[in-house]
Amino acid sequence: MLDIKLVREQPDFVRQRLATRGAGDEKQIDELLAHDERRRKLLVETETLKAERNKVSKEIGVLMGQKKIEEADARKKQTREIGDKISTLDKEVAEVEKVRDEFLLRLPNLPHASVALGRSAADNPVIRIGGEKKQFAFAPKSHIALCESLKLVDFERGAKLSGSGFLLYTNWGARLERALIQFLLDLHITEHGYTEVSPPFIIGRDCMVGVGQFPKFEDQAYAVREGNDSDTLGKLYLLPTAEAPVANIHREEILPEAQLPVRYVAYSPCFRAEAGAAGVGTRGMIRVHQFDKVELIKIVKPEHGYDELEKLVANAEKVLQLLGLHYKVINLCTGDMGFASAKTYDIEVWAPGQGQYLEVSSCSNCEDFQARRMNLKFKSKESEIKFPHILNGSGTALARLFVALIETHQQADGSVAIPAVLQPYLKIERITA
RNA sequence: GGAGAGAUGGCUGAGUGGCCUAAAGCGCAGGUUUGCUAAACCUGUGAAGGAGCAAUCCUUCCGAGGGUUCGAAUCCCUCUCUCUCCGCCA
Repeated sequence: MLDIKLVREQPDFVRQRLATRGAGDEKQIDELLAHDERRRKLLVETETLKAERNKVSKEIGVLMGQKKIEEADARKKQTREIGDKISTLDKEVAEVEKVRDEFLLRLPNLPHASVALGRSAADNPVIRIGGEKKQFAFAPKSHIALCESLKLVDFERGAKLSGSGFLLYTNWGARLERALIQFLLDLHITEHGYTEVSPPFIIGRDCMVGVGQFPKFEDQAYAVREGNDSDTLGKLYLLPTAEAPVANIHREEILPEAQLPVRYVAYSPCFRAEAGAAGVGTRGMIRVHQFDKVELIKIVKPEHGYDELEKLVANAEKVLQLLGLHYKVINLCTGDMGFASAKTYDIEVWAPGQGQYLEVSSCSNCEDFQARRMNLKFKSKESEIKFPHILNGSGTALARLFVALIETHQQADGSVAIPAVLQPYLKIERITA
C-alpha cells in the first residue's frame, strides 16, 4: 500500500507514476485525498473533545475523594454530553477511515524510475539471454507426446480425479518432479544462502491481503470451507504461491536491523483458479490449476533492495544454467507489471517442442508496499523504525520447467537425457520408454 | 468435540473503578568511575495517529470487538489464540 503521507504531499508525482501503468488508477487520487482530509478534520474535533472529557473526569475523581458529591454530579452531567458527541464523531471517523483504507488497498505500487514505459508484454525489454537454442537433427516432440510415450504424466486420469488442469504424475514423471524440487531447494540453501521454511498450504486471509493478492484478485483464489459450515468461507485459502505465507512470516513484527537481510526459500504447491483463462493453452502442463514451485523471499533494508533484486534474478537463472536450458531475462514494462511490484524481471525458458518461451520465474522488488500492508518494520541502529523492502522470486516454477527440460533434452530415440546435476537424485542417466 | 486455566511493554511479572502518566526486576542505550574487561552507580528506554514554522502538545493502544460508567488494564458480553486434562485421530 502506498504511503498516505506521500500521496498527500506529492499527489502529482503519485498520479504521474500510477499513470505509467495505464490502468487509470491515478483517477482515484482526488477522491482518496478528499476522504483523507475529512478524516483528519474529524480527528481534530473528536480529540479535542476527548482531551476535555479526560480533564473533567479527573476533576470528578478529585471531588469525589473530597466528598463534594454535588459539585461532582454537576460535572458528570456536562461530561455525559461530551461523551455522546464523541461517540458520534468516533463512528464517523471509523467510517471515513475504512473508506480511505479501501482506496489505499486497491491502489497498485508505483513503478520504479528504472522501469521501461510501456503498455503490454510487447514492450518488455530483453535484458539478457542465457545459453543457446538447442538445434535438433529431428523434429522435437511436444512435452505432451513425450509424457504419453514415456508415461510421465497421465493427463486423462489427472482430469478424472480433479478436472482439467490437474496433473497425475506417474513413475519417472513423479520422480523427476520430486528430484527437481529437491535439487532447487538444495541449490538455494547451499549455494545461495537461503534458509528453508515449509509453510502451511492453507493460509489465512491476512496473508493474501498482506502480499496484495486481496482484495483486488480475490476471484483467482480457491477458498476453503470447513466441512459443511459456510460461515468458515472467507477465512482460509489455498495458497497461490508460497510468497503469500512466507512473506507474512514476520507480519506485525519489528525486526532488529541485525537480523536483516532475511532470506527464505520454500517449496509449495501453488493453486490458481485461473478464472477467465479457460481455453487458453489448457492442453498440457503449461497452464494448470496446481503446480509445484520453489519460491525465494527476501526482507532487506531499503538501500539494498535493488542490489538484492539483481542477486535474486541471478539465483533463479543459475537453475536454468545448471539444467542446460536456454532462457531470456526480460524486464516487465510499466504496463505489464504486477500489482504489488515496483520492478519485475521475468525469466522465460525455451521449450523447443512448443517453439516458444515459457515464463518460469518472476522476480520482484515490492519495496515497502507489502511491508506497509502487513505492518512489518525494522529498527535501525539509530532507533529509527522503518519499513523494509520485500522481494520475491520464483526459483523456479516447476511444471513449465519440467516441460522445457524434457523437450530440450529429448533424444532422437524418444528418450530424455537427465542433466548431470539431477543424476544424483534420480540415479539414472536417461528416461526411456 | 468436552472440561479447566490464561493472554499486561523487548522479556519476566505486579496491578479488582479515579495521581496507571502501568510498579519492580531483567535486557538494551548513553554517562560517571576504572590500566583493559567486569562490577557498581546515575540517566534514559514502546507503538500508531494528529495539531504546530518550531519548542512542544493532544489522542489512542494492557489479545480483538462490543457494552456499563463522568471515568475501564480493572466490571459485563462475544470472539480469537495459547496452555493443561479427556475423547477422537495421521
